[in-house]
Amino acid sequence: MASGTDFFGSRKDVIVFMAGLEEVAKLAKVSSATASRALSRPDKVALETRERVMRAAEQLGYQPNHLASGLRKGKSRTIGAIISDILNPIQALLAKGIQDAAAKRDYTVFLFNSDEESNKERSALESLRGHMPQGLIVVPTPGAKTNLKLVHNLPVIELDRASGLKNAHTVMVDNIGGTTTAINHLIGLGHKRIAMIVGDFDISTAVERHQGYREALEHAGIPYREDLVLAGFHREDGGRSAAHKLLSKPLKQRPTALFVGNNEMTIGAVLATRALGLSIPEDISIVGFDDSRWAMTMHPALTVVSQPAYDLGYLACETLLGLLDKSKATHASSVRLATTFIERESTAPPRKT
Amino acid sequence: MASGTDFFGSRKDVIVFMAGLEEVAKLAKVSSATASRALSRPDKVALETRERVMRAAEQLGYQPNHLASGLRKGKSRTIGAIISDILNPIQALLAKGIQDAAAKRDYTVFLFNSDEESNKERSALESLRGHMPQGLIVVPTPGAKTNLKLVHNLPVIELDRASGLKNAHTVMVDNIGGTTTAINHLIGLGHKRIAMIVGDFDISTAVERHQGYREALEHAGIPYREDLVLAGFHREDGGRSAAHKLLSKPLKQRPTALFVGNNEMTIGAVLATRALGLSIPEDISIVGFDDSRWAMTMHPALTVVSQPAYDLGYLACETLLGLLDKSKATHASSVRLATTFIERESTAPPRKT
DNA sequence: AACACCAATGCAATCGTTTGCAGTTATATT
DNA sequence: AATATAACTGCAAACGATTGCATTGGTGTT
Repeated sequence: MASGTDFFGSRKDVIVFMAGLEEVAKLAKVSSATASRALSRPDKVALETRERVMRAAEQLGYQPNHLASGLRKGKSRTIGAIISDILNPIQALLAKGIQDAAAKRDYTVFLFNSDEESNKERSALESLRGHMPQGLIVVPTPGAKTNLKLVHNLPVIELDRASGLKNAHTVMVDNIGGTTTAINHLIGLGHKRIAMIVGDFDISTAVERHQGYREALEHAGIPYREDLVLAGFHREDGGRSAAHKLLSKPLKQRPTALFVGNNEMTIGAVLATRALGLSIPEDISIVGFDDSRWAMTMHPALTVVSQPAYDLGYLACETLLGLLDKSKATHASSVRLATTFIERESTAPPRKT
Repeated sequence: MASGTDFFGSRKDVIVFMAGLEEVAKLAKVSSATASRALSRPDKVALETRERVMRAAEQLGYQPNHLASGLRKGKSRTIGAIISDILNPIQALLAKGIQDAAAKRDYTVFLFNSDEESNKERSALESLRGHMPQGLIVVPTPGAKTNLKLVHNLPVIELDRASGLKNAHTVMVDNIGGTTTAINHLIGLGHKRIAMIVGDFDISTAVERHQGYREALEHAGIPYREDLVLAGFHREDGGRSAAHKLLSKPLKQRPTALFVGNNEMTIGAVLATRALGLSIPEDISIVGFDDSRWAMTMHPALTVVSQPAYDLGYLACETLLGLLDKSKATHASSVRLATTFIERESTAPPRKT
């Protein structure tokens, strides 16, 4: 503005140059202190000055450096999130919920995958630490109880399952309730031999779902039979071989209904069923835990217990950010969201024999 | 504070306290400068001193503060990644590839979703900027060409598709080759009326796949018919209605084979086919672009053109990090990975009439 | 007119690391 | 033995934004 061909004259330069607060201040003819205040505490600076600064900032395309302000303020405006497997649609939904909630409050999230391995979880935590996140959301692996000591001074929300750490904030679904609804549905159809494929008992969801199964049976006066409960280790293969074993029993002992503890195992179980030439639901009724695109569109469409995964992630993040505001140490909170039972075509009364 | 029963209890303090380099230095009886060198440029410091420092660091659980070192060095050791939709399994694979490659080189990634919306991409870029990422990997939306100006000074890799920006580094698959293989397969089976459901032409993958389709037909001497090419807008619904329209034609004009431009639209197309009571592959052969869990396990299993999505993401990240090392401005590189044609059960010769 | 008060601004220290420079020794060279 | 050379180490200044404190000048009160 002074001369015709001033330093920033050619326009492009203005853009290429990464303007800092100092430059903005110079252009607005104030100190960097005032420039800072003009942008982040408007009430502390005269209206006219503020506008001058804002115009300068705009003009230079100023963007505050979060590293610098984070360092100075001790607040990075980032949080960490460790999910177990981004390839699992449920977990992807969790991640999305987390990110959306964070974005709404202007936080940025560092997302990691643990792949269900404790040591990956550990190294994720190590990477994370240095970036000074203000909080952490984690879908804990079995090793979380020790791993989380690495970040003991950080507010943590446990998502989807509990590590067993006392004093932890948790956001989970009502696994027991969801499961009993499913089992009751099967019982209501007349099933007596209801099998279950469970996950690992070192993951809380598996034990809760198993407990729901057991309770529902007992409540209906149906004896719990160990031979009808097989481990599927959370993965497709496990589900397949467990189902294969279950469905290869002689007809009189073969279960007429099957409840499967998560989505991956359910895929395996369905595939095993098809491979054995059994038809769903005529020969065997199947209910899975977790809904998915696949469950909706497979034939016959699968009856499932559905989790509000997006909401779960969103809520976990909101809870965490809420914690950060009020520095008052809120004591451990534990949120449970309800599941939804979706009846489709994979369940029917048992075949009369 | 004052009283004996201090709030933090006794022992915990040692741990709760976030040790900085200063403390480490003090404990090792050296200056913080030496401590810093001992940890990050071991050759610059005497063996004995170094060990003393490392022991001190270990003992205090020292973790360098990336905000501070990033600020000082001008290198944050982070990169940004914007994918279009984390819920799409292909994109989730991209994300995973990116993260794994980044982790291997000790970079951390800020992951964002654009949901295919240009303005979300824009705000992701705005959030990102302040965190001083050293590079960016982006699955560009149609608005990327302008949005990316926000970060013009940042090395950028365009992944999966090209924004049209010249001088851009791109990592994509051979869409044309993948498509022609698929179409040739159908032609080889004897199909003449081959339809295609395409995406939006403002996304480069859609135009390339369409081009591949067209070229393959021409090469075989089959005339290109506009009425056999419908837009599906990349989503399930679009695929469903396009397929519905195509398959409702009178038998003589109805296509005997259908090529669908991406995974989402393929789901819609298959559902529409089922709804019309047509059977695959007897009434209609279908080939989809993108493999997925769903495509593998649906019945009949879907024949697809499969992309190496994980490798794509991994490679994009390696390329980016490579760029960062050699500050020499490498000129635009363009990598194309091959697709794989997977023949399953959804294609067969056309029905004799 | 004298005083208190408040709004607006700038100065300079600070956050935790890194690094150029200079100072101190010990080792090698002639 | 004198000096060049190298190996360590510490001092202090950065990086960019924020903020306690001091300064200035204006307004209001009595």
